[in-house]
Amino acid sequence: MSFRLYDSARRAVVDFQPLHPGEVSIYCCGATVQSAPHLGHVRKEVNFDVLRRWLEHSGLRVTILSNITDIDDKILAKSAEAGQPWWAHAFTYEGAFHEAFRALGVRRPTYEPRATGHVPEMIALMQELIDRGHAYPAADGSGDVYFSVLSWPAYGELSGMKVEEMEPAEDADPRGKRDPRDFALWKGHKPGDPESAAWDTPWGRGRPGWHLECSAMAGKYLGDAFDIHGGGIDLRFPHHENEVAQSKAAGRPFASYWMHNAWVTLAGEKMSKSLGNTADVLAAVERYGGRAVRLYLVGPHYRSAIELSDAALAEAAAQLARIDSFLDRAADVKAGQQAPSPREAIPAAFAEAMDDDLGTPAAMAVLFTTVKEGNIALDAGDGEAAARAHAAVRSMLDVLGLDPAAPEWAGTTSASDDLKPVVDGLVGALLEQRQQARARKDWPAADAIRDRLAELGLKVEDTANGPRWSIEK
RNA sequence: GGUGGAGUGGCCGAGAGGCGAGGCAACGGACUGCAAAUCCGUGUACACGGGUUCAAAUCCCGUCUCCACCUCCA
Repeated sequence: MSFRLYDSARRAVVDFQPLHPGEVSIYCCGATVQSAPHLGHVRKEVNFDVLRRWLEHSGLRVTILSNITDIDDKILAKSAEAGQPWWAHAFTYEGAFHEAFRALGVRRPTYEPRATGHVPEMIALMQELIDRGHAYPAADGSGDVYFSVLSWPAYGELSGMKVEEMEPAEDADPRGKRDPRDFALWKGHKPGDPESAAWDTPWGRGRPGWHLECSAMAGKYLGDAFDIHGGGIDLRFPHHENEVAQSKAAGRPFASYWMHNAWVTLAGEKMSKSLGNTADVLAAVERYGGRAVRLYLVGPHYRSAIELSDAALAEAAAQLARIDSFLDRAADVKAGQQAPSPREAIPAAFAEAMDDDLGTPAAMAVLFTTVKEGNIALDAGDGEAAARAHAAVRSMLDVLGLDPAAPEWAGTTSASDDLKPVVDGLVGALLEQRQQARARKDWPAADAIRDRLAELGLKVEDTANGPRWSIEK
């Protein structure tokens, strides 16, 4: 195993050593399904999808969990506003997240546990924490259960925050907390809350707190100790800090490595629901194509903030067009050529880059270099070299989740399969006329046909093997 | 106030002491009837001021600017 990754807890790139040889377990904080996903959410999903693909490519069996927080304050508030049951509201947006992920070629995780399905596990964890003196039911009888931050000296180990330096939360309503820095494990049912949003516990009725659910679900499916815990960098504190505290205070070793991706910015500011500067995923996909949007997200390093703009998406689309153009050109010659298997087709430099904390920028550089080499081989009529480059490019694209022939992109890359032969026949007839015009050097007639097709969004190119057409994005 | 990150050529975006990652755009050339695609070529980049070094975008000191987290947030 030569994979290295930046561990947010140790703040350094370290060698990755799985707990069980040949296997990797990953827990990745997923969506709170309160409203439509934006490009920032999707960046996280794409990043961990690439991690998963690379580890699998490296021969490891990957178990990756992405949870769904289907109950929390905002879901209750927004569903009430919309006059809809909270569970219907959550389910609607869960679907929207899935749709966005699918549009970007994200493979489904091994499992997506929902918070509401794991109340017994949460109760057990709270009991454990109470027994050990790290948690307590609120003194005001509200049904809240809090984690006692001061009872856990290691608190702050993940984020580097010092408890004594932390600004005391200006909690207008400290309720039953012993210390303002204590955080809620469980939220007691309040008058006005939907009856369906309450579960019985030994300490009263209520609902899961955000932090507790992740610890409980990670423990249930991945065990007390697992390999990688991921999420967006903004979750490092307090969410992940709290998860560590809860889990370790209950005697569970928890995650070996912490991996956080940076955000997508708009006009220099972090995209977030609270700022209201979000970018719709499906709109971007509609305009530039899912693969182009994915390329935009995958090209820069996952720990760098990326600025979103039309120019950036358009550039990604141009990069993709360059890659696809080579793939199209090479498709003709690769038939009959001996191609290496996908694994051995990966250039060593690409693998080194990916092994180094998912160095996608350097990996992309290898990809583009291979495209250029392939083009040179095609120009030189070297079919064997072209086929090798073709296989290499396909393999690298596959690791990045961008291989146009992968099932994730079925139906998104060209005209629908049913219509394709029809269109091909019609365009072919026109191109034949154009060839005849060209043969008699009737350039105006030939160009008129090409212009006409261009108006319809079809690009015509004359190649050594005759004219070929494609649909312009 | 505490903690962390960033400032690179027209643009995006890597790198982290020693021949200018890669891409997009632009300009010239080859190819083409013309294009397109492709290939070849073209850039005195590293916020600012000092310092260390044979050598600094990369290390040290100082300054400025921006962003994030400390409250729900991928």
